[in-house]
Amino acid sequence: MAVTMHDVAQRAGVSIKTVSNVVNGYPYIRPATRERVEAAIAELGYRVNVSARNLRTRRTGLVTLAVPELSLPYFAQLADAVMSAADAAGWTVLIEQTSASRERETEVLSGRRRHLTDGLIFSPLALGPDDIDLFTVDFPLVVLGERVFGAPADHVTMNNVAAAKAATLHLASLGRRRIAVVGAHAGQEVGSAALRTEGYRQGLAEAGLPYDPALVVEAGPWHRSTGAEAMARLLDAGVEVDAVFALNDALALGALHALHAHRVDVPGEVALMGFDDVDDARFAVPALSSVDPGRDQIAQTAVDLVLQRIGASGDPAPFRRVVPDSRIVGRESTGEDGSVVGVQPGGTELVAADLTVA
Amino acid sequence: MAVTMHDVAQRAGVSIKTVSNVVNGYPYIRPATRERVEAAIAELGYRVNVSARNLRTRRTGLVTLAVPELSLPYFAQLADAVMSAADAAGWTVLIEQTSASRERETEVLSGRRRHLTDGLIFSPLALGPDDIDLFTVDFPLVVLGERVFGAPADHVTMNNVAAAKAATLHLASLGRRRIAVVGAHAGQEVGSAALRTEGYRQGLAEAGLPYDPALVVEAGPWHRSTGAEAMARLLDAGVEVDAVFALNDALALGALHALHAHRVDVPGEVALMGFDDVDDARFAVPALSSVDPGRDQIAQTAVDLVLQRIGASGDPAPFRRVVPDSRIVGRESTGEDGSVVGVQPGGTELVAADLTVA
DNA sequence: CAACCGATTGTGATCGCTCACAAGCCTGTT
DNA sequence: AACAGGCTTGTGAGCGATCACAATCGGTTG
Repeated sequence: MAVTMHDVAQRAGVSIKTVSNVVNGYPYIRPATRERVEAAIAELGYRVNVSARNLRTRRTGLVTLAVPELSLPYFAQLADAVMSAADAAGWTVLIEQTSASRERETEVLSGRRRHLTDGLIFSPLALGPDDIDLFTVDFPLVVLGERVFGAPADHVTMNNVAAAKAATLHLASLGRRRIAVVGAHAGQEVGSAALRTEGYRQGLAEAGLPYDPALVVEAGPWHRSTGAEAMARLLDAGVEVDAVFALNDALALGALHALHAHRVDVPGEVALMGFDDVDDARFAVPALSSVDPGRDQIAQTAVDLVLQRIGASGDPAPFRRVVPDSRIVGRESTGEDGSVVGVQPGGTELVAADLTVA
Repeated sequence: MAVTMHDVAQRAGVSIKTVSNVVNGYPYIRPATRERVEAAIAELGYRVNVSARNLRTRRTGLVTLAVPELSLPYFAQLADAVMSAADAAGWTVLIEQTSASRERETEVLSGRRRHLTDGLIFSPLALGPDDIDLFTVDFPLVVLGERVFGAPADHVTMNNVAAAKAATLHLASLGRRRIAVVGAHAGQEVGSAALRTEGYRQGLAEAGLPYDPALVVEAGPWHRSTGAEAMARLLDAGVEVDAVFALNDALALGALHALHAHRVDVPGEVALMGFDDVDDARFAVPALSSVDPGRDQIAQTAVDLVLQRIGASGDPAPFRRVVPDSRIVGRESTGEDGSVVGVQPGGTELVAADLTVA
């Protein structure tokens, strides 16, 4: 049987409560007593029983991070950043993969594992605005991404439109005139695809370039394979192109693959820009220019927000919507040297909390 | 206050124990009773309190997976595979990142989070054979990788020597005569680097090629950046080379970057082969040939082993050492088309369990 | 016909910890 | 000298579930 507080207390000649006080860093303990208890703990190799503590305190010390897939570099890196931020605050992260399926995403909000943790940082990909009712929950929730706006929860999102616009303008400023976009989702009005495509249109407009539907290429799921296919389609169609804005880096890397297969020189013939600035971008061949959406800041903010909610009592604080700064990083694929060539500022806004009232 | 079993019992007009029986699938319950209880559960929205159950049963239903970094694609994909396997068995995975630091890796074996879960699947990168005492633990442990052999624990490892030898022979079979290896760790006798380098030497020998130290390039941590640097060093030194065997895919992708920067054609002038077969390999430019070490099988086996240990009682079972089959996948970077060009069989062996006796 | 057996349900203790509360102790103040 | 008030430690009651054990209910069995 494992060592308990009772054993430690006995050995140190104090009450169980004093051991608890020592373990939990209660300040009013005579130094001599504390030392005696600590010695007993060390001698017996005592470790607090987390289950018992959780039962009593109604806290688990865990926060769930739900993402589509860890094998997508963006989410792997986001998970890394979230874990680091939580760690620094003494919390532990439980990662859930949803495979971007409606069923799994719904389960994350109400399934059997929901009660394993004290809060949820959730990046939905399958659920959308029609499912907003599912987001009315009675636990601390922070929503990430651009699928669901207006949910009664804190929300950390990207500067999508402004960043995409800036990226497009940047390509134009390099003298490109036929700028294609890869990864559009026709007919959709929400989500990253819609927002970034909108930014692209705004960018074209501001640069005084015409909007040509032939330059807008669909790509359903944003994977390398779909990026490669989309790019190949564009090239095979014989459309004139001198730049490509891929709506994320996976698409961009796939597109790069297809450009290479078609013997198209990057950036000589076609300049290429991605979005997300995953680590891979820096080491692609050629190194990929991209939009850094402020991933670390997103992670840190999400952790801060969820921990604040968990720690909060009394009146519900207003829901916050936070947008980190984003940056454009120009690398070889646009004929640049890896420096930041533009910053789009983010910001924070508050939304009344009483949306939660049923 | 949350709904408890007591509330459900009252509502259904049964004892608390009967509710427990229903929740846990105990078979001897009259169907009518079961229905009444289930109805009460549904009406009240009851959910079992995991903390209370954990306290009583001394089980958490969680297993830790400790890896160096999720942002390394190999480990992200391993984590994905482990979570899927655990999920299928009704278990939940808690991921820990060690950053490959000795301190964090030691913590994984004995730190504050150890007691959060029922078992550990651990892929050490900083700890080595000298630390084997740390692996004598009193909880279910499965070791992954090639840093620590002979620990009193189950062990899933790769077919390193055989696979590296086969990869080298494969390059030779394509007519390459000056095969460099990137990622060696001089002086080390354990770990992936040593084993794969040994396989490389065996491959050279069997192909009848001379071993030339000038073709063995060091690269400390196996990242893209170090791979790129190592490759650049080799090229700048003017050593004659017509093939490169990078000891993992990250190194290979970095090397590819450097080859591109030096305007060396792949596979025309230099053929390139990696190790790990991460998703990135397939979409690199050109697509990267690699050794698939059987990642999914590793994950599934690790989960099976740790769950067996957790479920086991009584006599300790002998420790098992499992090696999945590995495969060589030839893609563009060796002038091939993406098919499997070789299989190296693995196997299982048993080690007496009484090594644990103190 | 009484003992007996398996199916079904209930009882009471307990897992290890923290919480609210209380009590003792010491200091300085009036 | 009495007392307020802050430090320091202890007491007893649960948190919500499961476990070992026991009790009940029918129907069998010898």
